[in-house]
Amino acid sequence: MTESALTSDEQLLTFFKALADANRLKIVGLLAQQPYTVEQLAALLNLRPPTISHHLKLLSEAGLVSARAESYYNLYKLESGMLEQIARHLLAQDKLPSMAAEVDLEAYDRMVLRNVLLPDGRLKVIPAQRKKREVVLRHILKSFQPGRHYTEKQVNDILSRFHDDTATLRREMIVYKLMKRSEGEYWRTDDQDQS
Amino acid sequence: MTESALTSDEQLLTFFKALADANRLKIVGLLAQQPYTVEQLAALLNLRPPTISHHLKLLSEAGLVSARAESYYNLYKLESGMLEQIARHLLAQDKLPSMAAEVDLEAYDRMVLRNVLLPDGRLKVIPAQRKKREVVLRHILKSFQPGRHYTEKQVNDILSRFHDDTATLRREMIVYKLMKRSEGEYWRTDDQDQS
DNA sequence: TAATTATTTCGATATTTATCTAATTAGTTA
DNA sequence: TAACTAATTAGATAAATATCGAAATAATTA
Repeated sequence: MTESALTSDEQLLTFFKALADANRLKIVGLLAQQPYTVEQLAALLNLRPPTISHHLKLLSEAGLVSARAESYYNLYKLESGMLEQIARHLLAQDKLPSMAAEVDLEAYDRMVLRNVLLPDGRLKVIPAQRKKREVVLRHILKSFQPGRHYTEKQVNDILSRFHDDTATLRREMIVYKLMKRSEGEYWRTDDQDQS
Repeated sequence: MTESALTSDEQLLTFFKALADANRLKIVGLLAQQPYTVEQLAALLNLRPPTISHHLKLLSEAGLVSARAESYYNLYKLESGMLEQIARHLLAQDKLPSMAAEVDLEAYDRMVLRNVLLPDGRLKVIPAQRKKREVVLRHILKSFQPGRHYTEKQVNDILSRFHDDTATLRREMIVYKLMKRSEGEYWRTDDQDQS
């Protein structure tokens, strides 16, 4: 099992929520010095014991504190191991993208295409905005086979299935570096790995 | 200026609050891969642009993201330096206690004494609970001079100003290791540095 | 066993905040 | 300059949550 599996996304959220409160930060600061009972923490922070219990429950669920019974009392102490684990996780930059693991990265492209494509697959317009024009061009690019070379006439035939202004589409394919041209022939810049 | 001054308590709270939300964690995960515009993030997370603006504002105030204008767009990117700084701060265990810097550490003792002392300074009772008994004993201890040796009679005289059961108080001073006894003489365990 | 005590749970309340729509602002294109 | 577009701000609402007092629980002492 890898270390990244030790720190799941929910765990990370629980951790940050646990520390996203001024009084809970103070509790952590106090427990970093010595263990305390609920009653002591209540007196130190000027809060009622039930409120402290509530805070300690959240910190405990995040794995940040633990309690042991001592005569009358529940003595809480800091679990600095969890703090360390999370801190190291944040320092490992390659672990950050996983926080967006469940995000559908193509939702934006789909939204753009939904807005600009007619039911028959032709373009209502060629979007003026850079980001959206790029999405449309990448969509059209899929109609060209990777590796294969096309004549300008063949290119125009394919582009005309999307919009009458084939000159603009053809030129923009070059500008956006999606296709290359040499000696009157066109081909995709990427030889494979297109989605 | 020390490093701890770079990361104040309010900054820490702002940081944790900024990350204490599932969608904001996803935004950080996405921006860790590449910059995005508000509109793109809105499409990817299935939220409206004003909501994304709101989240980015909090992240920005925490120093976690920054924006640069690019033609039509505001392109946001991750400021991984801040993430690193905070993570290192959390790893430096000696920096944790400062989160409780503004807490009055003697509030608990005062509460105990307020509950157990009569107006004339005598004890209503000798508390049975360990934590409270200790507070009372440390309070009484202040009536003895550090370094000086006392006969049992002198000890009793001082203790009797607090409670008639001088035998219990005298014994507990030893049990709690606040005083030592040898050859019929008593003295404070700590030679100085008592509060 | 009865009384006492620290802690937790329950239920209620007030504050905070995530989200949306509508309106405004800032900046770009034609 | 006029029209358009992305982003932000303003205002409203619903959900989350910090806090408290009262009641219940668990554990200790007398």
